[in-house]
Amino acid sequence: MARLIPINTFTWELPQTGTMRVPAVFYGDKAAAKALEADVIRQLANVASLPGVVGPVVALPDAHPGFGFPIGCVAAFDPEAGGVVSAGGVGFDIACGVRTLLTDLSVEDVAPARDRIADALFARVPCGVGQGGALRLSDKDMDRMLRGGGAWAVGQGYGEAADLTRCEEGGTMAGADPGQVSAMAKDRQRDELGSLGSGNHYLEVQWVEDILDRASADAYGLRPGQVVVSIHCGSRGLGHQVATDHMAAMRRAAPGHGIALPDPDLACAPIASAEGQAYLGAMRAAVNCALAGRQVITHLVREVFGELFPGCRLPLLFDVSHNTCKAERHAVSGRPRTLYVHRKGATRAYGPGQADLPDFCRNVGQPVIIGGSMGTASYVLAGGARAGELSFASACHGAGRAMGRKQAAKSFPSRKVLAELERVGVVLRAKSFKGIGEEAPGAYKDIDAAAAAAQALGLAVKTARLRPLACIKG
DNA sequence: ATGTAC
Repeated sequence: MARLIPINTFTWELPQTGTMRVPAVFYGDKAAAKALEADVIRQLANVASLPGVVGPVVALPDAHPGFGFPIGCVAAFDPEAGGVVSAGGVGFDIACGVRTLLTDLSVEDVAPARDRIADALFARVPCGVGQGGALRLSDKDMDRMLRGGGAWAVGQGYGEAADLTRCEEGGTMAGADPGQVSAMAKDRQRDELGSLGSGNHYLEVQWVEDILDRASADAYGLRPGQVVVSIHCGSRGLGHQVATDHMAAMRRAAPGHGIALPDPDLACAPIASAEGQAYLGAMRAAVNCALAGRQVITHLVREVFGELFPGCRLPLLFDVSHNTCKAERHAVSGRPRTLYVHRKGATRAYGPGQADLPDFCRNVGQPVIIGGSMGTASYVLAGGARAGELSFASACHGAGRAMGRKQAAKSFPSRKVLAELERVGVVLRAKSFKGIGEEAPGAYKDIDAAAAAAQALGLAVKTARLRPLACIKG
């Protein structure tokens, strides 16, 4: 088994050996490096062996084993060097992500009402496995939604035009091809749009416990004691089915492309190939599905807050996706190139001065939202000055699981987790009782350490630390 | 993550 070599306090290299075409790197503190699962190291070596990979393959502080690729992984491929796109490199929950809404309410106003708020949100926002969503789409509307994403949702009356400037891609991922999304994928989504889902997805009412960087906090409109609302969800059944369908197609086509897969879960296809283009068109449609879904939920949250706090406005701070593949310009050996950057459990973290950022954050870097587990802290950070050179402009996305769901359910009985949340003053409403144990804070790695490592490396600057008041889960 | 399982 290959081993990590310490480079500096927060950088660990997996040197290029065997079939690896490039080295891999892990960014994190010593405790995280020691705790890094052998499976992650094996998966990094596999990813670094794929055709057209541009080094290094990056594992972020919250990395843990995933399907083929680790979660918390960034891998870039050069289409002009035989580079590939991999469905496993994006993951099953395509464009799973987080958006944070601001309020003009303070924690003192909201804390006493948190039970009422939690009940109202739980009643209004559909969540849970297989739960129907807020609307049902015809075939025509389905294709329009898959092409238009957040912009489509705003056009349907869910949210406001200003929301779109606060989303990556302006709320619409270009290049979506609904024709590459199977009938089964569309069927699974038919009445699921605007639902939260289950697992680690949540809707959380939070407050700003601490401002850690004045410049970015001012640019983002964050202040101490302020109440915010974060929505964490993805592309539901549609994204899952897109991943399933195209993984199978890529696996079948791999031998024809002369690709020997180190692991069948790494199924991939050359970017220019029919299978590669088909997946990219379908994946982009799934990104739009996730953006539309978060936009619909945003509208529902605003309705609830408008009823409980008349006159209250909830402008969108920003929306980030954690599971994507995007064509971006990056310097390779000093030369700008277009690379297909896979981020799986990783957030884009464009730093200060990046030309394609919206006005409000161009000077300080884009908001990087790191979602915690229920009952623990979350962070807003700003894209860092060194992210471009170190991590293809990426930062970590959360705490990262420390153990699988089965082990978590065994280690943390739901009853005890509920009691502990009550003790720290967090109201929880969950569809699945069993899920509470699986999602116990103890099943996750240390989010403070992940944020600190990201800051120490210059991947991102900590803007604000958030604490939960109420959490809605599937 | 997921109509929790080819």
